[in-house]
Amino acid sequence: MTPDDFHLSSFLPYRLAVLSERVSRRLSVEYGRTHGLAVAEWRVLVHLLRCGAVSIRDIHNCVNLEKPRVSRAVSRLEAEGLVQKTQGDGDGRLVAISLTDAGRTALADIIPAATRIERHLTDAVSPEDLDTFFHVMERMHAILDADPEAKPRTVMDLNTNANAIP
Amino acid sequence: MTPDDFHLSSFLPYRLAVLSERVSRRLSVEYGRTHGLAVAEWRVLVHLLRCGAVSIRDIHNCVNLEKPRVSRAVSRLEAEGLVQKTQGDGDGRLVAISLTDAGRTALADIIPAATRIERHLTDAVSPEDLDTFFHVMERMHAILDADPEAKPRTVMDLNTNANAIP
DNA sequence: TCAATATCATTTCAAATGCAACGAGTTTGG
DNA sequence: CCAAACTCGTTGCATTTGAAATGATATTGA
Repeated sequence: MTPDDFHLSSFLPYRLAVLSERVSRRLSVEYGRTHGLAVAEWRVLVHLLRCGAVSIRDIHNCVNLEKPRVSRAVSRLEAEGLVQKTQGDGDGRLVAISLTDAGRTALADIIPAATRIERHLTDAVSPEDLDTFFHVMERMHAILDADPEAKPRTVMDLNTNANAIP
Repeated sequence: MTPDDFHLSSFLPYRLAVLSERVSRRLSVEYGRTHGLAVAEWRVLVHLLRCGAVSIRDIHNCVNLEKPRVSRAVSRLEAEGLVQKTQGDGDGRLVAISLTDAGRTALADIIPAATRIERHLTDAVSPEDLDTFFHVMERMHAILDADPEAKPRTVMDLNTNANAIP
């Protein structure tokens, strides 16, 4: 109603965007410098580590990336030998994407560094506060879930490789 | 060390990115549909409301956008008549950017809607939990402030129009 | 004073992005 | 059985993007 004292710096969406971008960038410095990866490639690799041979569509559903972006990220990863595409026996449309040994090696190198960065951030906060933090995030997701104007939430990769391609 | 049980869905940077993007998109649906604005334009407008006639550089410093992006956002806003560029009396390089009446009118329309969306999200959380939430965000910023690999934090627009162009 | 350096806004250019469309393959229903 | 409808992955295309270069103006320092 009184837009005069509307502060961008205290506006929740802005604050989220600023922190998120700062954290993401700090992380991408890590895997960018060491392995030339971008955020899309990083997410694909991590997803494959947990879910084995899966389709483009499955990755798209699990890592919050548009389908063309996944497709192109996979192409780049394949060109660098971190990932391989194989034709699944069943559905001829599906492309089974899986890690190569080089991909696993890269992850074994990056994941500890990524975890270190994450812990560096979370160690500054008490466990209770961190719990509350994630609880609040979850509540906001729930609100958006009930909002028809909001984009539906991505299926998380918590459930194991249920969509693996044989 | 044991990267086998590394979950993207429980990884802080990923979770932040997913929530942030979802919230931002929900918001941009609002000002996008009603006024054809994108996030950069929205931020510029809000900054101008508080800080009067300021330079591109100042906006860049305050709203977490790269300089070329600010420059282009201002051009679009000027083309739509929401903003005006005037040559400051002093430094000939500076361009003084300020809201037009139409710009103020647009903000008077958008800000209540934006505030409503924000409140919709925060109302689902107890005030104490919300305090903790922002406290945790601030702690993480502080950690990044001390990290030479992280991008320096943007000067917030909390301090009033100290950089106004006469 | 005036050359060297710095700052400001814009522009250039190559890469990334997202939507929509496409071709290939599969499922469905009559 | 087969045509319509659907799903999969990719690609075309227009737009956006950010880093670096540019041109214009200011400041510095010898």
